[in-house]
Amino acid sequence: MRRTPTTPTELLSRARGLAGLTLAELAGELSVSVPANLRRDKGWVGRLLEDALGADASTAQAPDFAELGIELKTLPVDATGKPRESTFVTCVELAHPDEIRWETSHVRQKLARVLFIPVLSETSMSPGERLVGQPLLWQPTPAEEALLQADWEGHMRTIRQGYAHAITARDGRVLQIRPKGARASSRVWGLGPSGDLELIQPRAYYLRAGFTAQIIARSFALST
DNA sequence: TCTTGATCATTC
DNA sequence: GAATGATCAAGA
Repeated sequence: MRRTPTTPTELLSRARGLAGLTLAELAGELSVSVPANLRRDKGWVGRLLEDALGADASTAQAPDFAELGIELKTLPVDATGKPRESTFVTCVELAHPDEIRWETSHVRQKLARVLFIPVLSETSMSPGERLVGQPLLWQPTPAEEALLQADWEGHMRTIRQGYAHAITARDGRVLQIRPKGARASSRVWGLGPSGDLELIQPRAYYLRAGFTAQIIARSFALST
């Protein structure tokens, strides 16, 4: 673990210094072994970059860089720079939806400031061959936040009515909700239609790949 | 080909 | 069990 950056500028500067490295090179510097594939190490890339940048020890309900209020997200992209996957945001709080407002929601907090690090990750590339890209320190524009809030409010409306189990990944223009658990049979307490708590499948918020693609594209437009 | 729903490892 | 980090893999 490297020393934690004390300013956003230092963090960004350090992240820029990693651009162009292969993950194998980065892992070598950190004395971390490289898995042959990510099937059993799905969080390996994210943890590697956290380690390289000196993210705080994983503490619940706090950004990766707690003092800076910055969340770190790696973003697998193809050769054209488009995200290959959606981006995990946070778990959905299903039990007491009436007590949650957008202004203080976990989603808004998590996405307040995000350091996106694209990683060139064609499926044909082994984990070690993948390349760290130029980082992007993002804060939602008013328009982006409006999109996020609108989706979030829609999801919350459904959840408050006790129909969280009926939400599918097709709901939400930029912010979707998908199952998230150890297995499909995982269950957590959530509000049911009767107003009582019942056991339902745990879920999480994800940013659609199209949304993160726009974020990347906008930063590219600004930097050229 | 793209997305959705499912799954994996680790920590506390 | 819940939250962290995500990608896999089957079906549309």
